[in-house]
Amino acid sequence: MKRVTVKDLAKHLLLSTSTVSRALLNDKNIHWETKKKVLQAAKELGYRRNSAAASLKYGRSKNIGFVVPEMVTPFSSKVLRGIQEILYPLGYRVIITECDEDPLRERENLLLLEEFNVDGIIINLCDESKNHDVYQQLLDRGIPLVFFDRMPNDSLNVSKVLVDNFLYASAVTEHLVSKGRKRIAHIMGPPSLRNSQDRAKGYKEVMDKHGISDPALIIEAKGLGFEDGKNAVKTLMEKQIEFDAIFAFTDTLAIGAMNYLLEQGVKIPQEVSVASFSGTELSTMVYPQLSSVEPPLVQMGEEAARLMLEKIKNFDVACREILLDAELKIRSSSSF
Amino acid sequence: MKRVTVKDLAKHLLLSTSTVSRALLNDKNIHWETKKKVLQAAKELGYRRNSAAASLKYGRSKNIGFVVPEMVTPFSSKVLRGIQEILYPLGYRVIITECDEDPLRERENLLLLEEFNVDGIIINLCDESKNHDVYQQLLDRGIPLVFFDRMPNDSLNVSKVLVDNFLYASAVTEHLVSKGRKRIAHIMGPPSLRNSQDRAKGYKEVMDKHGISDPALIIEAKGLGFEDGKNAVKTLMEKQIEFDAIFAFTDTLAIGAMNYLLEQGVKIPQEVSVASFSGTELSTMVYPQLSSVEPPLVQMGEEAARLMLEKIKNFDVACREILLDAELKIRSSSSF
DNA sequence: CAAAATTTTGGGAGCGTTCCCAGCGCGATA
DNA sequence: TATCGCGCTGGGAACGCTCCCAAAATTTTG
Repeated sequence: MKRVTVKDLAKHLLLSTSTVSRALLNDKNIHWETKKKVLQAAKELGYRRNSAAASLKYGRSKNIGFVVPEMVTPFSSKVLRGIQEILYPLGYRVIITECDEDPLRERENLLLLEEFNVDGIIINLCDESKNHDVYQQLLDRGIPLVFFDRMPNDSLNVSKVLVDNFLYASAVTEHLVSKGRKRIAHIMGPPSLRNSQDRAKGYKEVMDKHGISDPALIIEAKGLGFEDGKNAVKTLMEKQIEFDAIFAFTDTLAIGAMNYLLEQGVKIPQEVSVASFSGTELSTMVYPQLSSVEPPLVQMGEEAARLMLEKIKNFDVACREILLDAELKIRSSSSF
Repeated sequence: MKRVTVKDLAKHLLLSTSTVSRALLNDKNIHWETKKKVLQAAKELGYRRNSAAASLKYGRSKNIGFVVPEMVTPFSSKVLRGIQEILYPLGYRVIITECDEDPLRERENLLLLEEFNVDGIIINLCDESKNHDVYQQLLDRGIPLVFFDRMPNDSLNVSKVLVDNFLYASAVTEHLVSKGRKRIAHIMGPPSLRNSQDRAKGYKEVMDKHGISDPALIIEAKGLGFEDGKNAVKTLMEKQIEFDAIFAFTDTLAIGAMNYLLEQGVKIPQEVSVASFSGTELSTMVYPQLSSVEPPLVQMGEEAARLMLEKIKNFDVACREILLDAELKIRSSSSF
């Protein structure tokens, strides 16, 4: 019933706790035979280290916090994969918290993670201008932060992993234009995210360049859900704004939009082409498959994890910003 | 830079650590004014409790482990929501681990969680016959387990939350039959899951009842991914097995199947109806929207969390098995 | 006003690890 | 033989917190 402790092992083997501990920690100052015996006994008695005690003593917990807006979409899950890929083998654990796009909840989660003694936090924030005091507080306490995908709006002493939103948004728009589309609507994300603004900027520049801009074509989604995408298109149609293509902030929005269009009997891509940004598996699961800019999510996680390890090793190492290449995947929703 | 501890607070306020601790823990044996002062100072100095130390002393960690095959699909995410809904307000944290449908990884995760001192583990297993020794070991150590959705094949002293697979599988099949379908194919899940078998049984019974059974119509998916669904249908078509409906083990499989059919120019639902089990948001995101048996996932999580709390309070309380009602959502993929 | 009851505070052990410091045995060197 | 170095082991403090026990301060009772 009770947990087996180092002390129990020591008593059982007639050794001191120090020696047992040394064996368990793979210390070199121990006879190989003793070590073998200890490991053997540990296995037999089912010893499991009490990481609370270890982390108390050691000062570090080997826990990394992961703070994301949501885990319902595969986006964060993929990033998490990458993170675990790197951190798992090194004995780190990842504690995941969702904030449901609510800055207040994000705040709570961050504080919880601090209490939890995490060695660092990898975060995709939900509002670029909120919670800066907490970020700073964590940094002041020596807890490194690594941001991915979405960035805080002013300069914090943190490392970052991101893709060039402007660049790829331009590319998507350019692609739609190249297919002969002129009335390209943009379902924009919340303005509290730089990503939204940057993607909108990329879109706008290309539209301007071709002289086909029209403010009426830009519609701001109320949120980031499937329904929000639906509603956005619905609004466009109700306002009788003509369009022959849609570029959506995320694939979830795009898919919502597509769904509404198909319900209305609109043909995709013949009548309306659709494309999005930050595509995930979802893009390939819908029909027609959705064209999208796909950031290398797993790699994003890996890089974030590596940056974190750097920071854990030495908190004062210079911050780095890693810009990843994304891929514009052209699928049936925009090619005909 | 350094963390503020109880001792620091005590020194600062000229009080004893006991008193400070009492204030922080909302103990009744303390003057309200002192308490106020302590809380005030704690806030000012930015005190955060060291949960490692607390859990070491207290013996409990207020951590619950969550072990699932994957988090890429919204299935587990929804359940997690329910769990957090209940546990969050009570000061519990949830540690999430994915095993990627790999029993070995599940094993590692379980052991990791034990080391982590979790007060209990809520689990959706990935192979009903593996890892029983670990389950038992955890139970022996007084760590309660609560299973949801997928169950271990023999009797462990655990609580469970599930839906009636047989019943609802029958219902789906019956629904397809009622639409005049006679060649209903079943994309079955891995036989290492009772769910697969039960759903297949439900399907089979209805098919038998109507005298339209044909073993050729049952195809076992290689895995549980989108591609596996595609491949299953591909195989069926390559084998020239005629079918006018598909009942798939999960929505991911169904969506893969739909995708392949649509690619082949098959009309859904006119030529082939599609329906699935354990549907999530995904079912409504595809076009045509997918008919599916939808278990109340959030509620499933809530019930699991409640069962867990019961067990944490008293490990020896009788185990309970909660059977939830699901809902057969008929959508366009099977109605015309 | 003393004694008892009650409220409020302080001292300090102990949770399970890790790790520094010291000690032991033993062979090599002087 | 005395000294040193080396490999290994044991003792015990410390991490930050909680909680038992006892002491002090305060109020109530006879």
